[in-house]
Amino acid sequence: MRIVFMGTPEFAVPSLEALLRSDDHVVGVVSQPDRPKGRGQQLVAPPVKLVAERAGIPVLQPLKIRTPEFLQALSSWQPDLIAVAAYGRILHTPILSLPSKGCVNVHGSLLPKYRGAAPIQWAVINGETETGITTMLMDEGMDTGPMLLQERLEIMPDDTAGTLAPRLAELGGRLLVETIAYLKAGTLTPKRQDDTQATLAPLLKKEDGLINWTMSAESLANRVRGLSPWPGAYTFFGEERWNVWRVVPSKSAGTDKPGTIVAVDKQSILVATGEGLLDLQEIQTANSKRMSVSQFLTGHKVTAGMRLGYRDV
RNA sequence: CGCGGGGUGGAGCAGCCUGGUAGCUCGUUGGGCUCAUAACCCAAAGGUCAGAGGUUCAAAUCCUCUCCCCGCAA
Repeated sequence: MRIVFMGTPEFAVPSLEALLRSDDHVVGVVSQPDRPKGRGQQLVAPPVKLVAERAGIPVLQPLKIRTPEFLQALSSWQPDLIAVAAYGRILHTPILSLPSKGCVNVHGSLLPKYRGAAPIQWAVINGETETGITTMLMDEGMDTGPMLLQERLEIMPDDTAGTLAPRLAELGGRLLVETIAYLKAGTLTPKRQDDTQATLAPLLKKEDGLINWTMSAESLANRVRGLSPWPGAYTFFGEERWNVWRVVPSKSAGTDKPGTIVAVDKQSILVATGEGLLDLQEIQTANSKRMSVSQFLTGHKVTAGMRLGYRDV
């Protein structure tokens, strides 16, 4: 079968690689354009593009996909099926209807839960203990199409979005190949999503990382995990910004105002939240690397009573 | 040339503006105290101040260039 693969970030790479190992023929890859990234604002190619080029597969990186030119290019590859994993754009009908076997999407959640751009992060943020991969036939909605295969994956207590994503990505690759095999065999019955059970996992923004200390310690801990490594949870210590990478919630009740540092010892900084205390374990200040709080404290003065979360203390 | 910060014994930092004896909190090692200790007390080791060039009687400190790291922004 002739397959066109559409995907962009690291998450999509195992899917493409799984297809490359399969019996089917990946005839072309579509990825987002190279974007300026990093400090020097250098153009950086998306991971999927790099893998495709190494495999000697033609790559398209259209700025806009709703153009006759792109549709023309796509149809010239004569795909029987388009496989999509975290491409980053919504596909419209002219594309969706192009391949005879349709467009199959690999989504990082147990649909209909967590439809949208950041399913992995939101599952962790909400403290889920399991998530998974769903393959589906795409329609014009945001992850609303009929489901094909689904497999569950446990979220470990110390998982972050960053540690969970590679496992899901691998599972996604495996499930994609299985899905295509079943589709070819014609033994798969697409299953409608129960829209009443649907939840959304919208794209995260940098501002979503700002810690709201009035939340419970438990919720904040999940948030820190879900936002790691991007966009990262952060707060303010006076004018100084702290990225917060690892925390441990404790149930101890406190009467201090949320954001107040209630205790500092050699290895930890205990902060009052809306409910319970949060023990900061790994932080990062501007200009320096992540470090354990014990390391941080050897060179910085932090004492109980100081406040976090406000620029003007 | 997107903006900005940084590189100082093993770790984290101060000192730099206003050149002139290498400092702080830890760690390490040895000793002491203690029923005991990750606690406390005493002592010691450990640094060509990222690298190169320049200014100067004198450079961690001022100037130029190079390398590496980080935050913002994307």
